Amino acid sequence: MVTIKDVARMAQVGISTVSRVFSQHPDVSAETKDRVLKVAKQLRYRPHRTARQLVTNRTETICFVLSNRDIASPFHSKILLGAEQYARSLAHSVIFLRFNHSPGVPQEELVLPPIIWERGTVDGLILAGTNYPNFVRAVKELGIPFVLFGNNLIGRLATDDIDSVWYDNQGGGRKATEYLVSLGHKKIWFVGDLKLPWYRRCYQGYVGSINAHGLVLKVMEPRGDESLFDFGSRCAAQIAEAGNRPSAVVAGDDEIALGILSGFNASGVKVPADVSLIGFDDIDEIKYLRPPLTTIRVLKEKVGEELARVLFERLANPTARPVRHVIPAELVVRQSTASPDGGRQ
Amino acid sequence: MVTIKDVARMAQVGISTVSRVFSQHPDVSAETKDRVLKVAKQLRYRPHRTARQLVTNRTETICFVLSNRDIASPFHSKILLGAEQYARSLAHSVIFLRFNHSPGVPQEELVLPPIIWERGTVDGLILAGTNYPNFVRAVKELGIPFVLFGNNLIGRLATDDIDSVWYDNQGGGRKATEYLVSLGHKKIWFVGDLKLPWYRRCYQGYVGSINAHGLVLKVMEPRGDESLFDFGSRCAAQIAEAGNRPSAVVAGDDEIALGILSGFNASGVKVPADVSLIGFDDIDEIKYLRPPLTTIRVLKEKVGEELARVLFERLANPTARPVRHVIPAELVVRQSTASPDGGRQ
DNA sequence: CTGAAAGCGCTTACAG
DNA sequence: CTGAAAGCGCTTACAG
Repeated sequence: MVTIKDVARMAQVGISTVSRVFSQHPDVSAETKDRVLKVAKQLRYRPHRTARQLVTNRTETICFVLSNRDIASPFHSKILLGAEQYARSLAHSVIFLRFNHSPGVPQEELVLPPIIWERGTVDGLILAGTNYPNFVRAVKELGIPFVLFGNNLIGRLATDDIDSVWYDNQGGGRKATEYLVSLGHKKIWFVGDLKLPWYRRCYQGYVGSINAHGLVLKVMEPRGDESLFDFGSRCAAQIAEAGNRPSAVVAGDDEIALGILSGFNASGVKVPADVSLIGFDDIDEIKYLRPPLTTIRVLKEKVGEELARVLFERLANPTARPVRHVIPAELVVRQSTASPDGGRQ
Repeated sequence: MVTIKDVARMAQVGISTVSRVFSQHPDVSAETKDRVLKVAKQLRYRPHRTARQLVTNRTETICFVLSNRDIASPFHSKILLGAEQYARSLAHSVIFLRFNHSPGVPQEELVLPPIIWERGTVDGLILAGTNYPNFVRAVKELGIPFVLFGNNLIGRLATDDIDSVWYDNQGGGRKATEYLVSLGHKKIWFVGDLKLPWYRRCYQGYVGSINAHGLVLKVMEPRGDESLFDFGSRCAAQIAEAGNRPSAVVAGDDEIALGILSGFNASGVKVPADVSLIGFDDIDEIKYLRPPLTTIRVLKEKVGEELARVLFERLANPTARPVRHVIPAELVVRQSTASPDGGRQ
């Protein structure tokens, strides 16, 4: 194992000089630098990162924490990709860590993973996935810089004294509803789980738009622990049988919309001829459907990038005021929406 | 910043003792251990990982390298999840790193990312994504333990002296074809890009099965740089117009199958009534299609788990013979396949 | 521009 | 069972 000492000896310089050469320090003569580099190459010297980290007290590594997601989530893997890309552009690495915690455990009793709890592992954290206040508070208590992906936070937690990045759930719900109204729809229902904050915010957007136009609210909620897809299918079946059927449905997310579409198909309800349908997220699955689903697009890579950007700003400026960054959600019109008279728009 | 020294002083022991307590060393009296632990807690002592790493020369971290994949790949993110899960069960962390390299760059000129090139960053590597021989050789040259995800390797490289994990492309192609034959199909075409090894292996399975049953081979290949989906659509259109239409199609992967299905829909060809269709990979998108696609399932999380397992075995036993682990691919029958007479099977 | 020396926070023989 | 000491491979004032 060749170290800085070996290079120094062979190049006939002190180890400080070798160190300066490798850390791009300007105060090294071109001549010396050349010689050191040549010797280093010849010796196949490779700097030891751990040793550097111990002195500088910087790991140049951040940790992407995915909380409480056991299954592969394409949504969150795109957030990870965005974060990794940004971190890499700043010569930082990303440790990917899954961490499950239940909301019921008191904050003091929460056993944090070593990567977070030990010092000198990472410079900061991105908290993604579904997080609960006990965990977020425990992290805050540690004093390690972090940024929270806000949308999937469940529970009561003041977020004004922490850095957070959100996509605009409420604005998305509003845009979806406004678009349906603009097509001429008067009876627009909402399908989602109001117990979960991200659906609730989307619902608030829906409510705002419905009220602004003097229309009537109607929401369908899940029962028991049915899957999102089954929830959607069941709602579709009910809607198909309903006497005063809506002409349009806003689904809380694309998975629910997938279930609704499947349920409508099974019941012979045509989308969009009989009922218009609009989803939320823009997951890849919905592009290949017939009809391709109109939805609210969340720029997932952008969310990841912003999470990383906010974290690095925090690292650069520990005393700055906490920020709350909201990324707009945009309408993507495909073919599951039409005017209520049946004419495609 | 409280260190081991502070704990030692306050607990009135030497730092060795504190170290032993935290590294679960057995030779510490229960009494001393209690006292140290109490003091540590009181002082909110958190061990410094970097310092430990410098001495032990172990980072307890592995790196998941995703080569040449710019877009979010659900396939590879599941492999990452499997690897992370296994690593975590062994108290190791996973650094996620994307690395793009072109096959044309000579091995010596390849600039490796610092995480790989520097010492003391990770104990070993998982090479996933699309890799080329120059990169794999450069990594091998470094002497860092690694395991290669074999299927997406492109180019000439002897893999018998390196650890690798594969899923059974060829067996999958064979199973798909055998199943169609068992349904009574006589005219079965293959759609895929034979320039890429993973399609080629699948094709070889197809060929084996076709030949064994004395049937006739027919393959359709992409032209130019059309996307997989467009490639599939185009082939479907051609098949729809063909005089002697096949009764079944084996697609090189699900994305191509998605295109084929879309093309058939556009041309009025019914699946499976007119033509049976079978894909490869079992990506999430195909479950919600009508008809849901019969496919060859690749257990992606399992691939990730095996990659990690093989790597950890290498770390534990550096001199063992290289292994080549192949994971079977299994048939998943859904509704895009039927007997050629049109009756669902 | 350069080098000797101190020090980062641990682990680990070694001696007791 | 316990502690003093050496050492892991670097960086960084400090002095020249």
